[in-house]
Amino acid sequence: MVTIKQVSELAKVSSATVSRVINNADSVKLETRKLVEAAMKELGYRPNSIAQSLASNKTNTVGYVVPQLYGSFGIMMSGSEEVLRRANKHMFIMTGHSNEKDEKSAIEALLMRRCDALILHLESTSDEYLIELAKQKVPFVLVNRVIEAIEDNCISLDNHFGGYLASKALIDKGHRDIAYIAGSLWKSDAIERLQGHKEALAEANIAYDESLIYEGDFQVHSGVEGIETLLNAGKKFSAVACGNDEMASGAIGALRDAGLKVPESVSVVGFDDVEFSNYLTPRLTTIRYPMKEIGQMAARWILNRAYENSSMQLQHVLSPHLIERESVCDAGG
Amino acid sequence: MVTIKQVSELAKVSSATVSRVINNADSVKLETRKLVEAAMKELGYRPNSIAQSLASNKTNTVGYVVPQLYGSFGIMMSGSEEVLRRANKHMFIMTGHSNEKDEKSAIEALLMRRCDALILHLESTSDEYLIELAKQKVPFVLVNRVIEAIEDNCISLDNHFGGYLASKALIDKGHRDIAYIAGSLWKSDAIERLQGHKEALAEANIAYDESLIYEGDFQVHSGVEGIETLLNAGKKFSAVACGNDEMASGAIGALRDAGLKVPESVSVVGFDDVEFSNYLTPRLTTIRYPMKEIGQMAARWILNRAYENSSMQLQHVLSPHLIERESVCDAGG
DNA sequence: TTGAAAGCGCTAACAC
DNA sequence: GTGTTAGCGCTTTCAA
Repeated sequence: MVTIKQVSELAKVSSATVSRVINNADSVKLETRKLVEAAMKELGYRPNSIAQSLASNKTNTVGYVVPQLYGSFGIMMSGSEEVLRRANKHMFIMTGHSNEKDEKSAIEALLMRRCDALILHLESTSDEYLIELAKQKVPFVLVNRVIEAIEDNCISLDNHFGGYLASKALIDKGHRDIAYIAGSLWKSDAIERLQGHKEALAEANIAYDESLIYEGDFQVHSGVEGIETLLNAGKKFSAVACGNDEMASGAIGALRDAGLKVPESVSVVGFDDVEFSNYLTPRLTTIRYPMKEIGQMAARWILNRAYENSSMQLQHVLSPHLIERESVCDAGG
Repeated sequence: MVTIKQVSELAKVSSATVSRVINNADSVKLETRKLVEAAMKELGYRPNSIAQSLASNKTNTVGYVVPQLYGSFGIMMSGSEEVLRRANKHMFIMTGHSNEKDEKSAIEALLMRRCDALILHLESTSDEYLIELAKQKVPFVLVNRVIEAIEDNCISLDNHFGGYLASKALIDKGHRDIAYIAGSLWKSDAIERLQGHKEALAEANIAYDESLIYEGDFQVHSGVEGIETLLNAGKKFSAVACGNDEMASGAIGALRDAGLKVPESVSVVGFDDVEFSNYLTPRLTTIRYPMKEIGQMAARWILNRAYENSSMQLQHVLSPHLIERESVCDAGG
């Protein structure tokens, strides 16, 4: 590997000057700069960013912990990547595998690499740990989660509003007997979405009927179980709102198996708008989770806090919105 | 940030000794080690891996260029990540956005960071550039692509065999009038898959009928166009093989719109086995692209070539296999 | 506008 | 087993 020293010798200048042209310092005479650039080109010089980082004490990279490298969170990462790239920052991505040990070791590794800042998409790390982390000097933003003590570090979705929107879409079509298949109710997003549902009912003066609620676990299978349970219990409903698209997909299948047409007999709304929701039959009406926007917002936060780019407009809670497709129709067919 | 020096002072040893315990050198007396570890803990010491890399001339990280951070390639990355992580290596992921400029600048950035090796999933970079790159000292493996001149660096899928398997699955069910919706035929994988199709026909003594072939572009819409075109031309066929799942999904929709039942009237096979193929109605029978395995293999290659771990079994061309679901049935219903 | 030189935090001989 | 010391390739004062 050719070094700055070799370049400086070829160009007959000091290595400090070479460094200056590398970093586009203004104070280099055009003539000198040309000389140096020629030398760099001739030698095929490539600055060693490891050495740059060590000397300058900044890496120009932000660490990103994601639960998995596949799945819909990729969109969020790409949102971040897009805005960081525009600012000439790079992302060092590590996976947390939804378990505390890996999440912590990922954070640890990123700190060792002296990332300038972190974007954390965690699922198992405790609030305490993060509150502690916030006391250290490395800025980080928490994505998809809110911890009140460090609220400013959090970027999240308004799940309550999303739940409200989903049920309201049904109500607006005249539905009044609405079943609800919830996600795991020990998870805050599942709870909030359900509360949104209740709010929509209340607003429309529809009595809340607990027996129309089924607690699933966000997996496809619990969607089918939900429908089967409700049907076996003899419940009447013309629509079902689901805590996410996976369960909605299960619900649609179960409804079809039970001889009920979607949406003519029963309307179905999902939540998240993951890729396959557009491939279901019927194409799923759902609530769009603004993945990309959240990723972008996280990156903006970083640019703002860690790289003092104050031109960034920040927003901590993002709103979902309704995507109307084919799985909902007027009550009564 | 606390440094090795501070630790060494607290522990009353030299920084060399601290370095030895960090790196688990055997030659440290247990007693000394304890002392050092206590000091590290007390100070909350975290080794600076930037400095480690500079001094040792290795980063323990492999650069990974992926077309996008979302979509099915995530599975491939996670395959690589899994095996690298087990070897205590990290991945620095960058995106190429399927265009030459970004791909090259991603590679460049990874080289500047002195990655020990690279895994390249490229879509636009020329063979020449890569052949040139191979002459430099940084080992890299090309994923999903084969360049004869540097064949050893390539890990790819046997697309021909996949195409063969897909059509054979149809033939085995008694189909003889088989339409084919191909991907963009300037892409090698599309060509190879089509050739596999032809081979299956030949093997079964079915005359190849060019008019049963439609050239799509790997997008959903070209699947529907393919079916419409074939139907409008009055073609008869009891089955359709598609160059990928997206087109298969389009085809199924178009068939349904035309009043044809899948699979009773027309069977459909896809290719890739992407996530949504399992959510289609009917669930798609398809050829499984071994994403994860390819990613794992790439990582093994790296471990073998860049980190001299010779225990790795290498394989350059991986085989797809048939996933039987619900979109194919016997000819004649 | 440029050069000299002191680090950045660590590793790796080499010596003891 | 442990310490000394010279770098690793760059940035960044400080002078000139």
